[in-house]
Amino acid sequence: MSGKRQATLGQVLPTGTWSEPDPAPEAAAEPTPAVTPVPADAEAALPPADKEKPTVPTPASLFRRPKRRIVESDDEPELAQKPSLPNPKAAKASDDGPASTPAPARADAPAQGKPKPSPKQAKKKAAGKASKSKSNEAEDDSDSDSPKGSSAGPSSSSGPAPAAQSSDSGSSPWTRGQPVPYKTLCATFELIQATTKRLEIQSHLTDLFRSVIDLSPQCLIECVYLCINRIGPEYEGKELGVGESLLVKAVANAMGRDVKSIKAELDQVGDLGTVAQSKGHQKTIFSAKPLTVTSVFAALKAISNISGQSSQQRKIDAIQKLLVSCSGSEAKFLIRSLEGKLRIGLAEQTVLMSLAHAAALSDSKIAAMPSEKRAAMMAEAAAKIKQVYSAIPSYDLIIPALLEYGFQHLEDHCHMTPGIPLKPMLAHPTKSLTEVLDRFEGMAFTCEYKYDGERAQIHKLENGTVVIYSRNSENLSGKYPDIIERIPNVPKPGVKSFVLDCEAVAWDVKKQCILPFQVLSTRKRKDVQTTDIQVQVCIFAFDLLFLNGEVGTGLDCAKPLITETLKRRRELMYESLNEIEGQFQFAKSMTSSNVEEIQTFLDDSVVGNCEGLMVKTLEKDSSYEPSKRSRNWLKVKKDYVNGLGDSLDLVVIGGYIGRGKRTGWYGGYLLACYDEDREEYQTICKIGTGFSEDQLAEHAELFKPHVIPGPKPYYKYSDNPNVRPDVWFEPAQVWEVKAADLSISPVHKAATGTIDPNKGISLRFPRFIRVRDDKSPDQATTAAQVAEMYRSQNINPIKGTNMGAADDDFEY
DNA sequence: GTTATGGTTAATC
DNA sequence: ATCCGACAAATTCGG
DNA sequence: CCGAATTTGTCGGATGATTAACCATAAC
Repeated sequence: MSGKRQATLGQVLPTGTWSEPDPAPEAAAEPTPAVTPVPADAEAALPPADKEKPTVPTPASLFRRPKRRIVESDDEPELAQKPSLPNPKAAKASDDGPASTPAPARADAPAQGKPKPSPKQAKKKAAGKASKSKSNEAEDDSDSDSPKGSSAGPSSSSGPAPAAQSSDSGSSPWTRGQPVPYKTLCATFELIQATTKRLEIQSHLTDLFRSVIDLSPQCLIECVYLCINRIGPEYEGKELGVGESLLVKAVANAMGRDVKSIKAELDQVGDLGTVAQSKGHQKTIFSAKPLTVTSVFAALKAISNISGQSSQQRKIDAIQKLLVSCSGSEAKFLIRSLEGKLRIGLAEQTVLMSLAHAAALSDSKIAAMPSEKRAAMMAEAAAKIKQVYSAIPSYDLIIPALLEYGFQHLEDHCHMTPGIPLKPMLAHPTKSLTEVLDRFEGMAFTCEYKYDGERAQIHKLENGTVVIYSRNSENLSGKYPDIIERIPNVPKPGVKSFVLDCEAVAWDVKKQCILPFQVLSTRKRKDVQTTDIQVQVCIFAFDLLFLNGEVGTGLDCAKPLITETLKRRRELMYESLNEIEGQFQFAKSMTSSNVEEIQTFLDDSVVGNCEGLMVKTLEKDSSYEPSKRSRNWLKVKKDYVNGLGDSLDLVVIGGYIGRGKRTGWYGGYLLACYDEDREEYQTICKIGTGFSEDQLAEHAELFKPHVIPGPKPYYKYSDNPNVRPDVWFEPAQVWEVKAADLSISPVHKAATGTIDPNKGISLRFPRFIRVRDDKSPDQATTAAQVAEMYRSQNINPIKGTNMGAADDDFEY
């Protein structure tokens, strides 16, 4: 089956051009892989990671699944094994005909070359040809197991001269200096997708990057962005403006099918990319120029720039045009890129590491080192890249510097710069104060209120400019002009610039108190004028990441503080800035290791409308370097604590067909509470997290006999397409669910008429806890109880929550 | 043409 | 946001 | 003291409610 591999991959190609005479185009356009570092020296090659794993072919193929399951299924197609979901839509659509035809895109991709395809699947695959191509050398077959073992680093990285192979279709050779063929990238994606081992993924990506650095370094940035699925630095705020709905239309157009049939197939296959790939069968126009990383990236940017009248249609057209040029697995990944999720098991951290390793190995001296030394250099490169990235997380800046100066001197050219947002430090959820004490035992630590607002990283530059970034590095300056105006009043004399980590919280100016998150979220987001702000905000600062003109030290040069201890950073923050009541305050904090004191502090925070506490070490491991440990802080919320928090027993009345990892099961369910007076079930939320895979499977099975064709007359629900379930159930089971809060809902119906005349109540952060077999549906939490829970959480009367009364609450 | 309504998307948590 | 699962890394255990 | 067993930490990807912005289209 893999004939081709041998021929092409086995040999060392001259650096330069690889084109490959490969015929077999028609054959279902097999993607082929791609990049292989060719071991130049005798080192002979640690064979690059080949993912030869003996894994059984994954059927649904496209998604990695727990090994356990794979094993079980062994030779049964996994799909078959999953309880098939009743799917009205699908059923219906099925007559559309085409749906069935496209044999599910045989993605075989991941399928290992491994033989052992299950019966049915086997045929498809076989036919499809699985040329599994691996990225290793010829003999890969034999050596199979990965050497990757230890640290030596991902195997593949060994050989010095990287080489790349274009894959099959002679249509896309990769020539030095020319743009990287998109097919090459996709081939790497296929390899990555075939495994769950991170080191292996890393090594495949390293191979690709090495080749790119060697052959077409100008494409490195684009490759990196495509790998992490972005079209530029986050702070530039570029968005594709393309969602599933548009994509489905585009795919339908491109394939000459109707939207309904595409949707039906999507439900069945669980991945729109796969659906689109099956287009491969209709073979694309010859004239279409092969896509390159550069052209695809440019196209994505172009799509993001489309706006205005008929922009939707223009986007669809643009996407369709791209799709038509796709062959092999390109369509699959292109669609997934547009969806914003590659779902390959690859994301930022892995990309960063691969980049570092590739950079190291692209240095011929390093590549030639004995493996131990080489591994050490790779580790050093990794550490440097991480460090630099935590100070200035911008590929636009790092990659050019990396290419020009190499990783050793990267830090001299890339350093923290006010105006460029840092990745925020995150917190790890903690179940109890006891757990906190355990973790931080023997270390100095401090507690702060966890405010319920929006993360805000405030940069004040020397030139007076103030910029605010969100948790995801989006520029919030247009949303908070009021904050920007007040910031100049904050620094003490001598403080010229700084970067602060804060939480922006909705603030009741009259009552001088904090308002709930739901109020904050109603703030306008774009081009806000200070004069017509409806929701005032108070900033609660809790960390200082950069300071110029350090008070008291006379220091005059720009000073990044991220490597300082929290203790020091906080001292500097207190020394350098002034609080302004109701506008700019420091997060309330307390340092103690006494459990009772901390417990009291926690209780107070909740009473004060906060979510709980953040707990942070003051000295040891207290630097602000997300790359070191992005979740180095702990958070304690009352709803994490067992037995505390809002827990409800709700009835399952509907299910949603799962996607990706959950293909073949329900990905989520619709829950309702019981209204005793009206004798009806009122929706309160959907739920999609908290269950193990086993439970997911059990649930799918259990509800099978309870599926009903339509909602019961005594179900109160919204017909909003986001709420209406794919499948309805009769009331059969009660689940215990936990939530952080209750909110007024625009779509759910629980307790409608009690808190708000027209709106129901819903849950914030709902998650599945367990099945309540001891309760029948009519013993579920009642609407009255829901209403009571809602009332009891507003200790501090908030006006904003009730939209009806919202009018009276602005002004001051 | 302008306005109201509805659907989609991306952003926050 | 919460949560789960696969890996990798770190730590402890047993001889 | 080393290798095996166990625990802890990282990372990636499923999924939640809610809102403003934007666009398409219907209503006027």
